[in-house]
Amino acid sequence: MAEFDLSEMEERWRRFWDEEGVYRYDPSRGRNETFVVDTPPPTVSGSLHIGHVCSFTHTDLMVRYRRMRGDNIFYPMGWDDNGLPTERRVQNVFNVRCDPSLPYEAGLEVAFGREGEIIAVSRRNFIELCDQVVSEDEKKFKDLFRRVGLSVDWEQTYATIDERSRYVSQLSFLHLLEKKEVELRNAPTMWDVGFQSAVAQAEVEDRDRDGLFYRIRFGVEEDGKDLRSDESFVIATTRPELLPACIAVTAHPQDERYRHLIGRTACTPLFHAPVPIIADEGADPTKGTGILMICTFGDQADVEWWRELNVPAREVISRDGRILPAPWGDAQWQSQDPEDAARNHDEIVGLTIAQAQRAVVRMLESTGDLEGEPERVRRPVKFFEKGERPLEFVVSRQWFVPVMDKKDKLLEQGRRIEWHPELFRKRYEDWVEGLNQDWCISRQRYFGVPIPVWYAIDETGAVNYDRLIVPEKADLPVDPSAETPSGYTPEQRGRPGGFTGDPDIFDTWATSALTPLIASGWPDDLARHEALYPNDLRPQAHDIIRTWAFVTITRSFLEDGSIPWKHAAISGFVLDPHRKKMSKSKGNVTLPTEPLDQFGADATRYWAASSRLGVDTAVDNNVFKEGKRLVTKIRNAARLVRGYEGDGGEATHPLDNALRARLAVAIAAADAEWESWDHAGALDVIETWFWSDFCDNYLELSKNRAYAGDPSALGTLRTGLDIVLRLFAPFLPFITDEVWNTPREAPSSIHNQPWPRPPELLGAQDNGSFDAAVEVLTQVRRAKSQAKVSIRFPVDRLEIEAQQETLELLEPVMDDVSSTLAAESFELRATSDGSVTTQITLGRAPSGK
RNA sequence: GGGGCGUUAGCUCAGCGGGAGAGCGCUUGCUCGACAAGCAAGAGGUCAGUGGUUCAAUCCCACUACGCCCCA
Repeated sequence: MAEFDLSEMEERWRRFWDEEGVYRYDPSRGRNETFVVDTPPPTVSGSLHIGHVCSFTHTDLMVRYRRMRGDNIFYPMGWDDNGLPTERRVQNVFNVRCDPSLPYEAGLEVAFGREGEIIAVSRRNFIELCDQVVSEDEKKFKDLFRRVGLSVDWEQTYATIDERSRYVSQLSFLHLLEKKEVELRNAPTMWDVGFQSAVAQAEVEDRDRDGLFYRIRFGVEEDGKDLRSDESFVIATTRPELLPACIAVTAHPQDERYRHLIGRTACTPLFHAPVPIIADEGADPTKGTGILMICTFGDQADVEWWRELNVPAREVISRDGRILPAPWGDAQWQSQDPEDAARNHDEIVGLTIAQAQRAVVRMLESTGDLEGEPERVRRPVKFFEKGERPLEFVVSRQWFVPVMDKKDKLLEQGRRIEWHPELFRKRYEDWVEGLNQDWCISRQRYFGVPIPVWYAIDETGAVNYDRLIVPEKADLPVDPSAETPSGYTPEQRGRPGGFTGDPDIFDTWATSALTPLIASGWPDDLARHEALYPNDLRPQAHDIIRTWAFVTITRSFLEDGSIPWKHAAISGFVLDPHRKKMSKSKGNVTLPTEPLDQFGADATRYWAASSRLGVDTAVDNNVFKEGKRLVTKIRNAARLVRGYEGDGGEATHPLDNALRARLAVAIAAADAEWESWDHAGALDVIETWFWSDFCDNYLELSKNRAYAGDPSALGTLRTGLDIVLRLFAPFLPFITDEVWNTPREAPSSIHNQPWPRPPELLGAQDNGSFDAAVEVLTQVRRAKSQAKVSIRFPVDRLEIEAQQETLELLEPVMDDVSSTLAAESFELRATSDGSVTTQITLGRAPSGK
């Protein structure tokens, strides 16, 4: 037959669905009949990959099933345009950098793909460029999702940078502020020296790096004498450049080697700083020499020791990752030889961390304080996930949401949610239990939701961070760097007695955490909010359990103690055909358009539907092909069924009843799979019934009667087709709507039809005749195949031996059986043997053969 | 180092206490009044290994090996 134009058909249905509002949310229906999805807003400044297609399809499958079950569907789409990925993309495509000190230039035009020198633009210009890029990306994303056939209500869209998201994000922050669930702290924070921004624990990853373990000799102070005594010990460290920031030395209290030192004072080499020697169980006796230096700050453990010691931090690393000067000899920088300390410190000021490390090592070598050759070690180093240089801990003023004191509550919230599959609850719990710092939500970036506070400037011109100026809720969203708080004039910005705006923005996750509230109309449209919240379903991939799932659960809990959704459905990753991770550098990426172009949307969805929740899936052309094959099969089967003429009627024939009964069983089995969130299982059940029972056997057995216009056969064929189309509709929305509407003058989408229920097949009984008939079919087909003749080759005589009960089932259906097998005559013989055996006498080949 | 998941036909995967399965690939045959993107038939597996529980184990338990993921 002629090649069917899939893309024409797909586009025709997409338009129809849009025009008819097939997927529109109905706000007049109540919460308990509404199924609400908290759609993952994809990061628009990347590209959608095949994994998105897979995971979004998983969501759409469940949505379409629930819609046909009668639920009012709320399926919005969000775009995550906020944040660093967009900034980076804008920098690259326009070749610009943001310089917040520059004034806004109205009407500035920068060409897309501009080359040449980098130009600096104001923050407002930069944000305009971000908006430009984002709107183009959103269009591309929407086109792709529509191609895949997602049944999103496109009137329910939001972007994490749009006005409503900024409003919700800022309002929620003010709520947290009122409840004291968010705090401004001037404290050591994980800091990316490349991006020069704070980062949160969720954005950090360990990367193995080679390093050197240096052994450095420390002196021990004796009787308050200034000079180093003969007594000494050796610490081991991978970060000798932090030596000037050393504030203490610690060993395990049970470690006999150092017990005699505890409580005394050590003296650092090069800087001659007296530091306490303390006992702490956190010191690992098996690591290095068992005694180590505590610096401000090498890692999180240092931060905690520093807090316990309650001494000022010695800050030696700047925000751009260079060594800061230090006033050796001052109160916080005590030294037994301030001049030598200052001299040594001068050697490293302004150097990068790596340069400073080499310089300190050289100096230690020359003073003889370095013991032996450094040991090579490979150890995990913390990086910002998007960063290229190791993280530092830098003291800065940041906004934190305290979570360390709420672990138990957050675990409890996780237990109130149903996770699919269940094992991902454990992932969430592991993350919560492993939290080691509060959630830092402020970022030193440009494109994002501004933190909605100003600070008063006192009469001396210093910013008073204790005097917050908070906007009126009615004024939200605000940009404190451009707008003036009430009670002040714009001229007072930055002046003594005036104000200054918080220059920072929220972490993207701080806004993404609110997607259920952004979509629900909270808190102004309470009727809508109550009809939509808590949501039913949060679909997402497992990689963002520690980020998106965690922050959403946290924010909902902090807002009103609620859980954001009842179910979390977690998709696996999509791997290349060899089960390797896809990456641009490996060149093994499958673009979503490849299967869509080659096999069509339904086939692409078939592939996605074949993978279960939580299970990683390989891209497999065979599965796309299988999907396309199924699409074709459905069209062909429908053509046969629709081609029969005559009126359908009640099922009176045993085979028709049996077929209907078997369909009822398949529906029940598919429902059971759906209810256990196994779309792949449901697809398998439906496909098997369709291909095997319906096509291979029933369509053949019923042909004789159907061509003769038997109402029982015609009714069953049409009911069977209509039902199986509905069963397939969530998986294959295009072809099923096409076939569903083929004979109809006024199209009406299958996707608004009710899900088939067994009552449609009420009274149908499978008395076993179908299985008996198929057994005969199979045996005769085998015999013909072995005789190497056509399946329609005439049979003169068909002899069947079986138990009397089986013969009684067969007899009433033998007209269908023998016509299917082209048997001229048949004979049934009773045996006591339980098995069925058949024998055929082949006739003559039809004329012309 | 801690935690989780997996190992079933050449490939991709179902099954999870009594019968070893699907699709693709392969072999053979078949243009039969929907479909050759099809139909029919067939070959192909000590269900990773070793112990244990059980009348019975691919399935439950323990250990081992290999692979993957999360966290440190």
